[in-house]
Amino acid sequence: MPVHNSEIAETFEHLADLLEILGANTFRVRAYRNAAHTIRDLPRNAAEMVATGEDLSELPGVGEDLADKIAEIVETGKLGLLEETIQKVPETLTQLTTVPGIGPKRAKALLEALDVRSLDDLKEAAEAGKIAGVSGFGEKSEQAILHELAQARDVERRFRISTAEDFAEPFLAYIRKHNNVKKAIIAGSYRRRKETVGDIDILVTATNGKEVVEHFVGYEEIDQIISKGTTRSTVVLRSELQVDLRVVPEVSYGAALHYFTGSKPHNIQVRRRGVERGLKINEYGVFKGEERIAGRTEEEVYDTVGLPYILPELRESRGEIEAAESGELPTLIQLADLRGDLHAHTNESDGKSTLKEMALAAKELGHDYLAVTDHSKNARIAGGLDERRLRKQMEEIDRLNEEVDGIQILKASEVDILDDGRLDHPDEVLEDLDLVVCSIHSGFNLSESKQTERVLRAMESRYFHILAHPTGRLIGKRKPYPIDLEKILEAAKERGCYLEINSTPARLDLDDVHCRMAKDMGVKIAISTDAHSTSGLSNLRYGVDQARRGWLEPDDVLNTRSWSALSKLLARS
DNA sequence: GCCGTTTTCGGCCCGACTGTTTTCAGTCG
Repeated sequence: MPVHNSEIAETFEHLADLLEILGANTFRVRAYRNAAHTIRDLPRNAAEMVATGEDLSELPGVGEDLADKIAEIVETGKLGLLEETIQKVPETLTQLTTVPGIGPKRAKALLEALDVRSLDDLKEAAEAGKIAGVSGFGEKSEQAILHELAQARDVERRFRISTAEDFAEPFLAYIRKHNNVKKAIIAGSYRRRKETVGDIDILVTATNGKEVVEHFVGYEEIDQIISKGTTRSTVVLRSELQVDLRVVPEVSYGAALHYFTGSKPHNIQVRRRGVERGLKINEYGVFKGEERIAGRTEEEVYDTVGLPYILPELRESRGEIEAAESGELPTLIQLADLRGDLHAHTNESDGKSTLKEMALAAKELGHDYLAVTDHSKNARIAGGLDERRLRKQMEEIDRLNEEVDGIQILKASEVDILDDGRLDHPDEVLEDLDLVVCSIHSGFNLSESKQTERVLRAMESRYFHILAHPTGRLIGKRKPYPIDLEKILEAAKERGCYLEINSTPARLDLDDVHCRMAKDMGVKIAISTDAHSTSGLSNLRYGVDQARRGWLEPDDVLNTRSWSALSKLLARS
């Protein structure tokens, strides 16, 4: 059973959590977390690197010791040090640190004073009134713990970016109404356009922080006020979305925006460059001794550490600092670069809108072309089209293209990849289509090797153009099915096939890391909506966000091209 | 445990808020 990067990362994270509780050197703990971050985002399979004898200590944050530990995990499926550590501290003790207000120190204190080993133990102790007696805790702490436990709030809950937008944008508009507020912007992972966000970070510039905080906590959607000071505050909305506010003076805007946008590892890298140059960088500015030398804009902050401006989507500590230093930052794709949409449904299968409605809506968005890709017959629940109905739709598209100017409708299909890797339409139909989008809608529980083989076989068809939603995941609902994307990408490169970023906010499939992998391997990507109604066509921006996080440039994306240029690229021998 | 144009030891990003404390540790972002 091959070990995945995420498993190695989780092993290190788990060990870091336990070591932290044991009071280990914080820098040692951080080293495990840094390595976990590196491995998690690695655009290669660490297990394969071990197998081929590559030197993992070349990786950032991975030295001799951790390289050996990675090899141990890959070869044995476990880590001896983690097993030993679990002997010293209950494995479930880390559950306690998921309760807001309880960190590693207090978790350990509770273990030692009351033998609290799990969330259940914690609840019992709190209800029995034993917590308040523990040194460092008091009446308020006990009440706070009881309150948190009663909330049963899923602390790990993350919101899809589109959902977060629905709650965050009205709140931001409310904040802007206060006449003391000059600038107000949402920073954090939201600004980095991450596919999910854990909370919302709002940055405000104002002369009187206290007034702004008062206004902030007066928002009608607030369920709970966690903290409230003169420059910062944290609340939880009724939607369970946590929102942090930070108020800084105007001269600190750039430094605060940089600090508050993150990511944390990116910030640490930037600050370290500051330290190397004798500078201190915090949310108020860049300081040389007592003197503020920069901080009004983010550009200024980067400039003081010898870097050009780095776009928020790139700030994940995935090599962007090094790329910036050597002048090799990508020119990221923008929504306006896209000239059409290559995946959309009509009411002929499971869409809501008619062919003509979809065509007119795409034209309205400024598209030059729209591929109509209704399902094939295997997708019965989705009302998939058999050959006869598809032929009929193709004729309708011909008629529509005569009738409507300013948009070209492409004859296409989203063809099921059957369990054995065959495509769900005969070649005689496929050869008459402008575009063939292929995807998996059944048999999610095949083994990784079988699933991979299935797609590789499908790609042998000369009519196979684009692999849609390549991992089948639904964010927060369904994990990706096991599939070896590195092999798929190799085959795609070899055979002239392409992969999709599905822009549906619940999918965003490929994800950012695999987009980057595709780019590095020279496989171009289609950014498509998979719209099932006219309104779904405007989801393209979420796909663009994901593409930008994957470092994609206009040339890396299929549908930045005119249809005549794109059709040449699609022609296979 | 990592790392190096202040290198093989001695550093390692930085500050606000809370609660339990009498000056600060713990937590969080």
